[in-house]
Amino acid sequence: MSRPDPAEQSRSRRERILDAAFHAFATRGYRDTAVDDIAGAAETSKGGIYFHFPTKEAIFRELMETTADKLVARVERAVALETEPVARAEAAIHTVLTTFAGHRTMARLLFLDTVGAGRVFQAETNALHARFANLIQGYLDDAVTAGAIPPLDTRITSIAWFGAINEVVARWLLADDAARLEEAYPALRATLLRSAGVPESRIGEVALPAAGWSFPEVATPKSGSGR
Amino acid sequence: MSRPDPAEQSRSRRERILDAAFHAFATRGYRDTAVDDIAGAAETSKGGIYFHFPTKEAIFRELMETTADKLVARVERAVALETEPVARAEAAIHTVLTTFAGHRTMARLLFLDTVGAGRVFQAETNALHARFANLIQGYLDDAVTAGAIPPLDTRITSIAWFGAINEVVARWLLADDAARLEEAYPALRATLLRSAGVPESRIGEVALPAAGWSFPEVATPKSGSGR
Amino acid sequence: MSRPDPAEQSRSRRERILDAAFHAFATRGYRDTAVDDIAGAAETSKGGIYFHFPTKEAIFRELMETTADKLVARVERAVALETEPVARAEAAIHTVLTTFAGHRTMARLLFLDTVGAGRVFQAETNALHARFANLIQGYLDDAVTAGAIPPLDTRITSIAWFGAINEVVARWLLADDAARLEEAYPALRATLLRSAGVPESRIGEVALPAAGWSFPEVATPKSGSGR
Amino acid sequence: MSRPDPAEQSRSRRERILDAAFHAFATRGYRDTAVDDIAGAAETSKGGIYFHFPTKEAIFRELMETTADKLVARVERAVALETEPVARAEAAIHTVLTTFAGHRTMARLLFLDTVGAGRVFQAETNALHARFANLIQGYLDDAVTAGAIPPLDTRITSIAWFGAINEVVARWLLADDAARLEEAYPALRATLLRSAGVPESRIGEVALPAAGWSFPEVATPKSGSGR
DNA sequence: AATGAATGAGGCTTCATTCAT
DNA sequence: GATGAATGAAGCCTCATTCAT
Repeated sequence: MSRPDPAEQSRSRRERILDAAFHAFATRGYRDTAVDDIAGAAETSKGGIYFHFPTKEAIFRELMETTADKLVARVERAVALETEPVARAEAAIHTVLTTFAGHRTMARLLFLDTVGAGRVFQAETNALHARFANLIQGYLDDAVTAGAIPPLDTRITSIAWFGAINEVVARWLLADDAARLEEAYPALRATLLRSAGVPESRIGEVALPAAGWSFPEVATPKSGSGR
Repeated sequence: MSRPDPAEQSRSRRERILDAAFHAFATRGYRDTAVDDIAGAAETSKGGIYFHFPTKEAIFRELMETTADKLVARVERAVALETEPVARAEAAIHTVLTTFAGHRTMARLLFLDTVGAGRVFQAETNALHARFANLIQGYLDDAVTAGAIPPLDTRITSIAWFGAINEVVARWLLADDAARLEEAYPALRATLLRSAGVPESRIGEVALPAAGWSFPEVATPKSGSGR
Repeated sequence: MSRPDPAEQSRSRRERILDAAFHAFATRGYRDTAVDDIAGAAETSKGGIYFHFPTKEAIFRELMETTADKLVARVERAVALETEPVARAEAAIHTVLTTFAGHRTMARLLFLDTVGAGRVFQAETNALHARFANLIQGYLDDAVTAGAIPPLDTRITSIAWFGAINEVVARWLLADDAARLEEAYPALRATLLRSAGVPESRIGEVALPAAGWSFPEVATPKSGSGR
Repeated sequence: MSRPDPAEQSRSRRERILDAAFHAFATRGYRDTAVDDIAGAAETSKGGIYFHFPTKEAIFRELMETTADKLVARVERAVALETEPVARAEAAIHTVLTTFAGHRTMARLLFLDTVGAGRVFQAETNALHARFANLIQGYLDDAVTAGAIPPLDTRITSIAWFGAINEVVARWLLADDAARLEEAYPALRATLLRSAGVPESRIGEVALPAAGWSFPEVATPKSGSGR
């Protein structure tokens, strides 16, 4: 701990709190995480937390938002690299799975605890899920327009996709043996593409994204670094 | 204070408590439901509850089990009426959706609050989801064996199915406008069947189950049995 | 502690809490009294208190009201024994002073801490003072009507009376030597009567209330008894 | 961030803090005023305050003293302009009322919150009230000596006077309609003079102080001086 | 069987004060 | 002189659980 940069110092404490909260929420859930737990994990005091955040709820909310932002941005970036509709859909699925594969806690926070947090966050949760479903629906609509898949109820289909991905991730999260999540990718991809009417011939192709796709570090709230 | 309603009287206190707890948990979530709330709704006292149940947790656990039992039984009954593999799968999907459509609270308890209850129930939740996924996987395996669908990773597919159904139900639960859940059935059915490789020709058929399928009353937690 | 009467038992706990709170508030003030203090003094637990009262504030409010009620009732009873206007006024003054003389804490609660409780109670405090001032004003108005005193601004005069009595009591409360409060009676009586224009001849009379006036026990919230 | 307003700059930080604290205490009361509130209003930081004052309590104490000093000085100045005993008493009453009429906050601080501050300040409060009562008692003693009023218990009478004035001011403070406080002067004056035995003939005279009496600006806590 | 009063651990938040920079 | 981040002791309140009656 050499002379710490003052600017870095103040930013880092806030991040450290977010980090600790993120981990705690993802591990124990919102209600079962005491502010004291967060303080302890962040090596601060309770008061220290309340200097940076007005409320326990505010921490959770911020975490939900930034985490979702990150995932959405990542998906959109990956999708933008593809032009063909089905390939774009594949990119989306792959990105989500790969991202979560590297960040169990991120996944857990986003997809397991949102409901568990209680009705306080029901609106937020709802919005979050809707956001992802809409993202998917957009891709499906594009694919329909492009004639890559037959016309179908893209709303229900997108909800089903989200649910399917969500559940695969959730079961991976809850299974302690936890085979690599990526191993589920080919089957999940095939299932989803088929469900949208993608012709079997197209599904048969080797589907892993072209090399060069890398998902190095996810840099969740400051995780990458210390701790 | 003479003998109250004999009908009420006859349903044992224990069931009244389960009833009240069921409704409360499904409405407010596990953590946000106080034992006092349950006592009030069951027209008992806190002490009365603790005479019948050792713990708040025990109530929730029993509720989860019997509720799941009911749904599984119902699905199995409906499936048994069909012989053709794809029709059996359809029956399963339809039963779940129809059952939930008539019982928002049941759905909510099973699919929204299990996680919300916190890590205490993580094992139960896991088991519950696994149970349903296995049910589905069985049908899919049968269908593969029968040659009705091509060979595929039935494990992942069944998880995906469960997730898809779950999410459709969840979003219906959280939406207050709540179009009739059954309206989602045709699109969800098509999505799922397609995802399992059911030929488009088969999907196109009018798919609603034959008349006679009725799910009159679900008679919420009618425990009485166990323990 | 022989077998305690169950009915008495339940009532007594509530009273014991009120008692303890009364004493604590009067001694340390509202803000400086912790609920734990009250619990300790009442030989209960914090939870026990919250079973009987929804809030710390509610305890204070109830105390203020019943205490004021008691004093007002006592004054009215004493006044009713007299018919002549000036004698009625004297009775009022005498009653207040005598009552407080026997119950420092009662006085302190009513007249010292009401403001101290903070703005939460400003309305209550205001109402309390107004209530007493109105009581006095009524007697003064009667006296004017009866021709016992000249016409005067009874509103300001009644406020002044209340303030004067209040201050005399307060200074007695705060003085640790605390000569007997009753000793201040003759001078205060003369001051107040004069201020209302009562003829000097009338004031000169021996002013102590007729024998028979007794203020045995004030039975503040259950004080008289134990503790 | 160049040199801010030079005028503001010149009033030392210390005074700005006292100013802000004065206003805050008078508005919200001692306990409900956070040091942060003061810092914010004084455009300083919490640390800045603790450079100038050792304690929140110290700020309040200093404020009480200087405020009282000002009022006493003002009264003494006004009284010195009169020679006739009763006129001096009138001057005192009038000064207090006029001063407060122009400075609700000053009044509130001195007369409403002192007790509210809790037992910490009980001694200070006591001393403050005693100081004013003694001031009054001095004038009354003079009047007795001069034969302007009959011999009487000047101690009790002075306490009563202070209480009466205090209450009139307090009720004016708490009433939001707040008729001009000065309107209460004639009635209060008559009440108090009568209470001291001033002959009715003297009271009847037009009593408003001669022109020239002006109390322009009270220039709230202009400490600067001691510490 | 049932009641309801009591318990006490624990939760979230506030805030006067300290201190490194 | 000043800043603002950090501390930690309280404070109020909730609630699952126990227990005498």
